Amino acid sequence: LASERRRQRHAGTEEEIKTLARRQMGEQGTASLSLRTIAREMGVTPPALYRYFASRDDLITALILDAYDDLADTMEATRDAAPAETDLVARLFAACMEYRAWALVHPVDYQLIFGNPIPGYSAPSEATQPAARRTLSVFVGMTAEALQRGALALPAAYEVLPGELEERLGGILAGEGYEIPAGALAYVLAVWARMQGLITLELFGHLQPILGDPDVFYRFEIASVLQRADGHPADA
Amino acid sequence: LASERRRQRHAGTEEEIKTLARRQMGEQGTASLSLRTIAREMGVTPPALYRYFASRDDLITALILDAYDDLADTMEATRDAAPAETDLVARLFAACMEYRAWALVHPVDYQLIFGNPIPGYSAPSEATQPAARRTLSVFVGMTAEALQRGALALPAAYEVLPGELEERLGGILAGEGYEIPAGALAYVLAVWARMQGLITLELFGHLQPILGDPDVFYRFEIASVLQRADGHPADA
DNA sequence: TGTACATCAGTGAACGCGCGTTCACTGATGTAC
DNA sequence: TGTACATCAGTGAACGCGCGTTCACTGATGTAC
Repeated sequence: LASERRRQRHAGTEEEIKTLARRQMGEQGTASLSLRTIAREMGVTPPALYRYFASRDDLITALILDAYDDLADTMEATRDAAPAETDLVARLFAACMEYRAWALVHPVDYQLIFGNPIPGYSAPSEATQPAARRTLSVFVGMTAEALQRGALALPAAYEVLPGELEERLGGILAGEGYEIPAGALAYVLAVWARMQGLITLELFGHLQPILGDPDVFYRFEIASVLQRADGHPADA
Repeated sequence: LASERRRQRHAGTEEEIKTLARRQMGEQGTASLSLRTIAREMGVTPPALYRYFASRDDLITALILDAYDDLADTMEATRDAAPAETDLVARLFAACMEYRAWALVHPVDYQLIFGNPIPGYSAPSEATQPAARRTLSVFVGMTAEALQRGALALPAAYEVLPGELEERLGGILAGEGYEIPAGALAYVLAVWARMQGLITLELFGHLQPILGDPDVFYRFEIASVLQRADGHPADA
C-alpha cells in the first residue's frame, strides 16, 4: 500500500527530528533546543518541521515521554530477561546496575526525566505520571517477589515505620494492588533514592574528583543495600 | 572616607544584580538568565551592568560560587552552633536536616551546584572544587568525631571495602589529613548520596505523587542511616 | 493505463521579538592642593 | 573653601545574531474510477 509507505516515511522523519533534538541537547544542555538548528541540520526550512510537531513544546513533550518509556522498557526487559530459576536478589541487583547503565548511555533522557525543568516549558503531568510509575513498578514488583520467596530480608529499620508514613504508603499500595507491607515500599523508595543520588552526582561530575570512576562505589552501595536473607550482600 | 561609600554602593548594586538574577532563575529555570531583563528591572540600560560583571558568564560564575559558599557557611554554622556536650549523632542528624532545609529554601542555588549545567556555560572547576570540598568536609569531620568518640557505630557493611575502593579513598583521606578509616569516608559518601537523591527527587517533584510531603520520609531515612552505637536510630 | 482530484511535504518571505556586547559619550562623585 | 583633575556610573545608539511561528504558495505523492 502506498499510503503505508508515506506513513512510514513520516514516522522516519519524525524520528530523525527527535534524534537531532536529543543530540543537540546532549551537546548544549537540555535547555538548548532550537527548531531552526534542527531544520538546518536536516537541510530543510524551519516551517517544514511543523508538519511533524505542532510546536517546540510538543517536540519536548514527545522527547520526555520517549525517555520515560525507554527507561521503563529497559527495566522491564531486564526483569524479563532473567531465567526463571534466577536468584531473585541477583536479579534485583542486575536491575539496579541496568538503571545506572541506562542513565550513563542516555544522559539526555535521564536529565529530561530527573533534571532541571526546561525554561518556559512545563511537562503535562497527566501524561508523565503513568509513564513514571511503570519504572518504579518494576522495582516494587521484583522486591515484593524477593521478599515473599524469602530471598531478601527486609532490613530491620523498615519493619516499623512512623505512623504517618505507614498510612500514606499503605494507601498507595492498596491503590496499586501490591501485596507487600508498607515498609517494603519504603525500602524500595530508599533503594531508588540511593541510585538516584549516586547517578545524579556522577552525571554532573561531583563524584569523579573524589572517587575517580564511581562504578566500584555504585556496585558496593547497591550490594550493601540489597542484603540477602542469609545475611550476605548481593553479588558485587 | 568618600571612596569607601562609593565602594559600598558598588558592592550593593552588585548584590542587587545577583539577587535579581537568582529571582529570574527561580521563575524561569537556571538556564534563563538575561542581562537585559535584569537591567530592565533595575531601571537601567543594559551596558550599565558591565560596570559590575565583565560578561554574562562572569555573573553566572559569581552566582555559583556564592551558592557553594552559602551552603558551606550554613553547614559550618550548624556544626558550630551545637553546644559542646551535644550528642554527636544528634548533631550529625541536625546537619543532615539542615542540608535539605537549605536546598528547599535555596532551590536555585542548589540547582546551580547540583543540577544540569547551563547551556553554553562551563564552570571553572579550579574555583568550584575547593568550595565543594568545604561542605563535604563538615560531614567528614563530624562523622569522624562521632566515630572516634564511640557515639556512632560504623555499619558493618562499611568495615571492609572492595580493595580498589579502599585504596582510592585511603589516598583521598591521606591527602586531606583526616584520621578515619576509608570505610568511614565511604559511609559519609553514602549518607551524602542518600540526601542528594531524596532532595533532588523532591525538588523536581518526583516524590510528592508517591509520598505527599517527603519530609517524614527524609527524616526516617536519615535516622535509619545514622544508627547510634547503642543500636538505636538517631532522633527523628 | 490514464486521467481528475485530494492530500501531504516542503518553500520563501515575513512578523515581531529578544539577546549579549561594543563604543563614544555625558554627568556625577570623588581626590589633591 | 575653592579649583583642576581623575575616576566612576550610566546613557543611547548600534552591531549582528538567533529565535518560534504564520501564511500563501508550489510540486510531489497518493487515491478513485
